[in-house]
Amino acid sequence: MRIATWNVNSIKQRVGHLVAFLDEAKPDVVCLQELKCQDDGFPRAEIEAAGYAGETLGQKAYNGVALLVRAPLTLGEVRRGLPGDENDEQARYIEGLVTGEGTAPVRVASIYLPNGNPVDSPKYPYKLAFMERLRRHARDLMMHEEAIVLAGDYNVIPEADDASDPDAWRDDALFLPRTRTAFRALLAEGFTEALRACDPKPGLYTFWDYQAGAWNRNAGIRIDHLLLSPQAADRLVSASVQKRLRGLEKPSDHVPVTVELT
DNA sequence: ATGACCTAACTTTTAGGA
Repeated sequence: MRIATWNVNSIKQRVGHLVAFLDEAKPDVVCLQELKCQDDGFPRAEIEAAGYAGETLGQKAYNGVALLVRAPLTLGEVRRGLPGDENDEQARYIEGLVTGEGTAPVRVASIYLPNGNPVDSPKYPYKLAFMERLRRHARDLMMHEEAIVLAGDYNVIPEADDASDPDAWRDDALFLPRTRTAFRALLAEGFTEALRACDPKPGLYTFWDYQAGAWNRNAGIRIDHLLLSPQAADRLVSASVQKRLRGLEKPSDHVPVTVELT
């Protein structure tokens, strides 16, 4: 089973690239982030024509996440939003159970973790609180001893090797010690970070800013991750970054990351 | 050396991103 995560930075702007990616890579499951539209604006017809069914959690203008599954796989037990804050209006979490004839089930989440900048604003405590809610929910999921993949844009640079210029990120919400500690606390619930496990070399990036010629200078960071429960990690075959998509016309600033499970 | 972008929205400027 092939599972991909991609922050598309507006699904309406990126549906052409998405359908091309679906046709070429044929992922079984796709986790999307930053839809930037409401559920009724999601380009369902084009995606269904490509052979995929989807569940979305959208909101106006900002955020928004989705799960796509390739027929004949099906998506059940869909959860929208993380437990722990009934007042949270931001569309940043959707989860479901992917099943199919002759396929071992996998529980998959699409996560758009808050950016958290500026650090001296309420946005940073919101980020840390979201990470703690995610950790607690992940701990609850672990009790079921299932194959779980928590995938998405974590807005966390885990290590200095995951940035071309780590000093530039020293005081940023994506790289502050508290942020990285919270990410390690999530991993410590028993998750394996798939790309790191498969390809531990430095300089593997998933995001290049639109500004300052970041792509041409390869001034990237690695912030999109797939976290595997032990039952999923046992099935891990490979992980890869679809770097080529950053070089297309009108690209997202993120590229897809894909894992292959048996 | 410096500056350099993109998206959505009650749009001609702002908020948000990272």
